[in-house]
Parts: sequence; structure tokens; C-alpha cells
Amino acid sequence: MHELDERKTKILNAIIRNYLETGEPVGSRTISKYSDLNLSSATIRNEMSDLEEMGYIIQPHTSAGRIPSDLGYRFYVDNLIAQKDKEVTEIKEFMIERTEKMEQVLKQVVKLLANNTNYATMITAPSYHRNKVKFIQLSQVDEKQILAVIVTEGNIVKNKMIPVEEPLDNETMLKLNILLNTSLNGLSLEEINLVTIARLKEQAGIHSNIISDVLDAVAASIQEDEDLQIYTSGATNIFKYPELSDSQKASELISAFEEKQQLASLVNQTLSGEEETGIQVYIGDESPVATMKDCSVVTATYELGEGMHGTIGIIGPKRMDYENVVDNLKTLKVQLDNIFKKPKGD
Amino acid sequence: MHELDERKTKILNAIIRNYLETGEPVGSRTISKYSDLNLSSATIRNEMSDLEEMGYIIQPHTSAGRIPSDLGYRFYVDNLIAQKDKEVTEIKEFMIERTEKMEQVLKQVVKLLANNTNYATMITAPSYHRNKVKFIQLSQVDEKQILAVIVTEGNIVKNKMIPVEEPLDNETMLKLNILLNTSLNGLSLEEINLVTIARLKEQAGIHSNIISDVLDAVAASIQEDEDLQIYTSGATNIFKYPELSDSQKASELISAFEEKQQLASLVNQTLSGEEETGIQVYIGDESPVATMKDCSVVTATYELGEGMHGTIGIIGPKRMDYENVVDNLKTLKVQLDNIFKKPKGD
DNA sequence: GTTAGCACTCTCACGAATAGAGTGCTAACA
DNA sequence: TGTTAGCACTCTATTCGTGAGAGTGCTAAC
Repeated sequence: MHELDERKTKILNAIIRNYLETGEPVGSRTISKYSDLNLSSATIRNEMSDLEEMGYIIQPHTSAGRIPSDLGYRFYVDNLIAQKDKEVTEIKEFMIERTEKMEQVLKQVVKLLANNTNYATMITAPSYHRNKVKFIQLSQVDEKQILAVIVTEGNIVKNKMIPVEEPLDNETMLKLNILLNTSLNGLSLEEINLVTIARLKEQAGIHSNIISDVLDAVAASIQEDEDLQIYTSGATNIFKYPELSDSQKASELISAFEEKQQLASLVNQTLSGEEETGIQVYIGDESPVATMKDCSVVTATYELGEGMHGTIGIIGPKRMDYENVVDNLKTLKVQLDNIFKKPKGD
Repeated sequence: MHELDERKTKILNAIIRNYLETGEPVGSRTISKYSDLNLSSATIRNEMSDLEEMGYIIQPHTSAGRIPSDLGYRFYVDNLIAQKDKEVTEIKEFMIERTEKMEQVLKQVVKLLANNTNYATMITAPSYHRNKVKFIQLSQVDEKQILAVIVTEGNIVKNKMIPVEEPLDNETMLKLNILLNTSLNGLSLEEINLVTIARLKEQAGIHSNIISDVLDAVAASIQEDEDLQIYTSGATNIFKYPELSDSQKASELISAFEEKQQLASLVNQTLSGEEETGIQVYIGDESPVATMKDCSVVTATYELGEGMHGTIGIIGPKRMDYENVVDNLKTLKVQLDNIFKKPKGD
């Protein structure tokens, strides 16, 4: 396939930009009038004919204007991301006002992003894979229940109630707490293997069953996160784009959003295919999720140190405002990296 | 307004039932064929004419069949709920498999209900208003952070990280813990007033600022719940009903669902207007939420003892399967009451 | 290489025509 | 008096055809 010369590039850009704005097929006359090329519509037509042959644009029908093909978008995106480096958008730090709970930060972020872009957005909590235990505490809550609190690096807190037949005395409690902390502290959740467990139980003596329960609790609370927490927002923004909002498509898309199952595969795909910037753009069929073949999907990953990472993504029409979206994701990515990496003390 | 005689009642029922199934206006011929009245279509027409005059049914246009009016639905519902007492539906206890976390139970319930009914569903967590403190525990997690764990009756656990300049020694920690527990235990969150606080701080001495932080934490974690946690499911079921799924309406409805703000008003309404069965049916305009004037809404409240209660609701087309829905809600209500009321030990 | 002009194509919006469904009314019947 | 058959009437939804508008491709001239 031939390279595009400068004029063709300009025309292609003009077409795409125009289409991004209006959502209508754009004709030769429009380009000739609104671009700074000073070419007649006829000339534009010739060039457009070429561009179509090369696969960058498409005619929905014989006498309509042209719209960008997936390849065209791809070209535009690759071009854009290479050359643009716009100033930081209005996503301010005001959202990070000491909300300790990650869950809440995520919800805020995803909502903010949806409002900012007018597209549907999603974010996943960092997966706790390989995360390390930092602190464990057992407390007697009432006669029949012990509360186990588990804190991991990154200050994720998990609670679990453990039923017991009879209350434990303070001394035993203290001993168990010390035992648990000395044995498990600093271990990643995968490093707690049968050997560790056996030794633990041995040392716990008659209370080994409580240890079992605690470990179950640890395992359970991890498991619970393994099925991936995904927050979404702005799903109804889909209705703002006619090309997506006929009953059939909208229904499928929003279902995909609700189910979150499909989003998960998106996430996995993103995590595996890393890139320099950490931002990926899927246009149409490129998307790992079939339901979204009429959309574009932009994703970014953010880090929580220690190899833990989450994904944030935007789903919109192919004619999405890539510049704005990529920008938004870039800055968000940086900010999320900061929030979660730093010991929150700062 | 006159009472309906038996024949009119039968015909009205036939009309409504038929419409519930098909969603199409139903004509006189249909009724005469499929009901056991053995009347000709002409007779039916006469009766229908009467029913229309009385306001129970409506003609969408001159030469269409009839559809139930809001009043008609109301009659049907009132009739139905009074006389029906069907066997328990398939909602089995399998959903209650020792999931300690309320949040998860709720999510499961709402999802199950959506699957079961094919309507959009919502559920709120019980509000913690008037809930009592049962247990408080501070622990030193690392050099700069203390973890406060607060357990209330009903075993709701809240965590809060508190930053400190320098670590506290064990003894102080112990003292603070004892102080907090003896002072606050058994108090409802409203009973912790300035007097209590002042006394607490006095006793804490130089560590009074930590007490402040803990109390802030308590307040914050309550506040957080005050803006009402609502889980939803099956929003896209809306697309299954043509009369709701044109782009405009569907968009509004799903937005309402996403925003959850509007659902909140639904909840409040429900909580204030209690009824014998605890189940309320809003048809069309009766709904407290304007967005839902083309829908019917069925809500139920469940209890968690001590005056705490949550709401569960179903939103669907006016022609929803009221029998099934009410049944489902009834059994769910009972089961939720059971789950949450019992001390979980069992 | 660029442009003007023109015939051609395709979509979309509009209106007319038609089939179908259902009613209301009248007259006859039990 | 209640029920029924029959028929004219009304309204909707669908189909078809038409015309306007937008945009193209091609040719010929600059």
C-alpha cells in the first residue's frame, strides 16, 4: 500500500474531523470550502476517489459523502497520538480530596470521565494478585463472633466475621494475633502455601481451627476480588449517537455494560497487550468484544505498584473525539498512578 | 361510579390478561373467542363500550382494540392481590449460601429478581439510621497509619485509616481501645453528642486528637451510607417492551436507573406510605417519579430489626405480570426479613 | 494538474392508495 | 329486554411511486 502524500493526508484529516463533529457523511464540496487547501470540489473528488480506493474512506452509498473506514480512523489515531501533546484537561485534583476508599475514588473517576467525554466509561479496581499481607488483626466482637481484619499493601482492607462456639480469652487472642502477624506479614497471597499453613496450625495448637477460618477468610476475600470489580458510568451516553442508538444495538451495548462479563475480556486484552504509552485504541472490529464492533474503545492501564494494575476505558462511537479522549485518559492515568502508588500519608 | 357487575369484571379481566400477554390492543372478537363467556363479539362490544365510559379501558385510536387504563390496572391489581395466594415461587434459598456480606446478598437478590421477572429491578441497603455501635477497634497498621474498625449491630463493618505523625505504643493503644469501647458501646449514632464527645476527649488526654479522628471516621462512614446505596439489575429488560423502548423513553428510564437519584425518591415514598402487606403498586402517574409515568412500579420493604429497613422494587411496563411480581416480592420480603433479622450464627 | 459542468445515482421525505382490524349502530331475533 | 348478525365507517400501517436534494464520476477545457 502506498504512503499518503501530504495533500491526501490533509484531505483525509479534514474528512475525519468533519465527520467527528457532524456524524454525517462529508461531501467534496464541504471539504473544498472549509479547508485551507483552496482546491475545488472536483479536485477533492479525485483525491477522495483515491483515498477510497486505498481503503481509508467509505461511501455508505453511491451518492452520499464519504465516511472514514476503520483503517482511516486508525491512521488518524496513530497520527494524532504521535504528534499531539495538548495541555492538561480540566480533570482537576479536586476529585482526590482525601477519599481513602479506593472504591470511591474509582466511582468518582469513572463518573467524572463520563461527564467529561460524553461517552460510556468503565474502570476496574486493581487486581490483588501478588499483593502482600501487611497486617492482620482478630478481635472478639461478641460472644459468638470474631472479626478478622486483613490489610494488604496499598491499604486495601478486608473484613470477615468468623463464628466461634465460645469466646476466646484475651491472652489467647493476643497470642493468635502475634502469631498471624509474624508468620504472614510481608507474604504475597500466593506465598502462603501448605508449608506455611502447616507450621501455623502447629503453633496455634488447639486453636488451629481458627487459623483455618482466618486463612479461608483471606482466600475468600481474594477470590471475591478475582471476579473483577468493574465500575461503569454514562452508559446512556450511547443514546447520544444516532448510529448506535437504534433499539437493537443500544440494547446489546448497554447489556454488555451491565453484565460486565464482556468488559472483563476487554480488560484482559488490554492488560496483555502493553504499549509504550499504556493507552490502546480499538477501532471497530479490532475490539476484543464482538458486541462493540460498531464502536471504538480506548483503554489505559494504571498502576498500584508491585505489578498490580487496573484498567480504565471509554466506549463510544467510531467517530469519537480521540484527541480529547486520549488526553483525558493520559492525565487520569498519571493521577491514578500517583494516588495509589504513594503512601497515602502525603 | 357504579360497581362492575360480574360479567363486566370477567370481560375486563379477559382484556387485561390478554393485553398483558401480547402487548397489543385487544378487540372484541378476541374476547368472544377466547373467554368462556360464550358471547358474541357484538355483545362484548357493548360491554366494552360501557367499560370505556367508566374509565377502565381506553381506545388508542378509533379503530383499535382496547387497552387497560391506569384505573383498569388498578382494579386488576387490587382484585388480584386480594384473592390470589399462589404457592411459593422458585426463588430458592440457594441464594443465601452463607454470604456474610450484605452487599453481596443484595446484589444477588436484585439480579435474581431481574432474571426471574424480566423487568428492571432495584434494591437498597437498609439505612443505618438509629443503628448502634457494637464494637470499636484501633490498630497500628504501620508507622504512620492507624486503622479504625467500627462494627455496628447487624454486623456492618466499617474501616477507616487515620494518619498519625508517630506510632503509638501498645499501652496507649490498649487504653484508647478500652476507652472507646466503654464510652461508645451500645450508643446509637445519634446519641453520640457533644457531651459524650467532651468527656471522651478529656479522658483521652493528649491523644484527644485521635479521638476526634475516630469520631470523624464514624461520622464519615455514616454519612457515606446516608446517600443511600442502591443496587440495580436488568435495566436493559426495558428493551423487551416495545412501548418503552423507543429511543427517547428508554434513554430516560435507563438514565434514571443509572443516576439512582430518582430511585431514591421512590424509596422514600415507599418507606413513608406503609401498608398492610408492605407491598405497594404504583401504576403510571401514581409513581412518585415523573420519568416513570409510562411504567408501573412495585415496591416492598424488608426489615433488619430495630426500625432499619430497605426497599426492593421492580420497574416494568404497565402491562407487567402483576401476579408474578407481587408473588416474587412477597417471598423475597420474607426471606430478606429472615436473613437479616436472625443473628447470623445459625 | 486543476477545474467547470453535466448527467447520473442514490437516499430520504412526502403523499396517495390499499388492506386490515375493529368499532358503532341498526335491525332482527328469542 | 338482552343478544346477535351484518354492514358501513374509521383509523392505522404498509406499500408504492414520485420528486427534491446531495454528491459523485467523467469529460473536456484551461
